[in-house]
Amino acid sequence: MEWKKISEGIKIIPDGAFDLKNTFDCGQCFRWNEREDGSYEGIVRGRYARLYCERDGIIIENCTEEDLEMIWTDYFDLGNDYDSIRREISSGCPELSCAVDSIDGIRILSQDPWEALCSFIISQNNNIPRIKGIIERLCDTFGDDTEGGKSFPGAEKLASVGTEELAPLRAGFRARYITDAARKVSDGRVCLEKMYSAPIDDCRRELMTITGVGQKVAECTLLYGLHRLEAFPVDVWMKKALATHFSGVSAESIGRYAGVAQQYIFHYSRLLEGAVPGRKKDQ
DNA sequence: GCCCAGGTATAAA
DNA sequence: TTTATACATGGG
Repeated sequence: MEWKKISEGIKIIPDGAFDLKNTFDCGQCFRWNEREDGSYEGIVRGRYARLYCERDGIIIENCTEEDLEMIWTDYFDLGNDYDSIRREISSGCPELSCAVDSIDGIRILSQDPWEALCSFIISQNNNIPRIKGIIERLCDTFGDDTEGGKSFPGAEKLASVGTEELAPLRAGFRARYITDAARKVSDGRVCLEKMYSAPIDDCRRELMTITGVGQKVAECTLLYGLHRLEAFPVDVWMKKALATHFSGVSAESIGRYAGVAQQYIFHYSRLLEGAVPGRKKDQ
């Protein structure tokens, strides 16, 4: 990965494609918003950020060399070459080539574990626009003020608030799940920090002790919040319709990048359903 | 109005 | 053990 300091901030030129829109709008995160000028704004680690695309790279505004090292290298997984990961998935599992080729420049973000857990609890039986709305109200109501908006409220904060007080979020039946997660994470019954490296099956079990966290939310937390790219075994992300479409896909064939493969499948299925703009596959 | 959404808890078979 | 249903809410 190359980068250079410019007057606006820092310009990064990653190894392999990096498309901001595809990365932020593929359903892995809920707090990045596109502005009219095509730039994206969001809040990461309690700090406002704005970025935009240029021909050969991506500009991170007001970014210092230290920010790049301490935040963005991890957050955007800049040490990984996602073109190479794509090739590995496609060659290990040719059945997935159509899905892998259906979108370009997605990177798996390394989000805050608690934010990912909480966000994907909210995501269950819900649609993306409404998920974003609930999360926005959650931050507006309980987050701390930052320069460009509100931070994502910590588990401690939400544990100290009752389920009753979550009513303004209009999260429905998920409100008590948020409370249970907040309590277990803040008092240590669930330790997210150790899940960066603990055996992944132990992590799964521990996450699923939270009410409202099943297989799917656990895998999403591990993939997006703890950057466990090997998360998401096939049987979790394959819906019935997809299972017939990708009948040749097995857990072994996608191996250590199952989570990344899943992201391509998710996009591909939305493409077939017309939920995202793009070329629809010919019959 | 109707269907459904990046699921899960709970009850019933 | 597997299968059915309720769940809160609102986007399309």
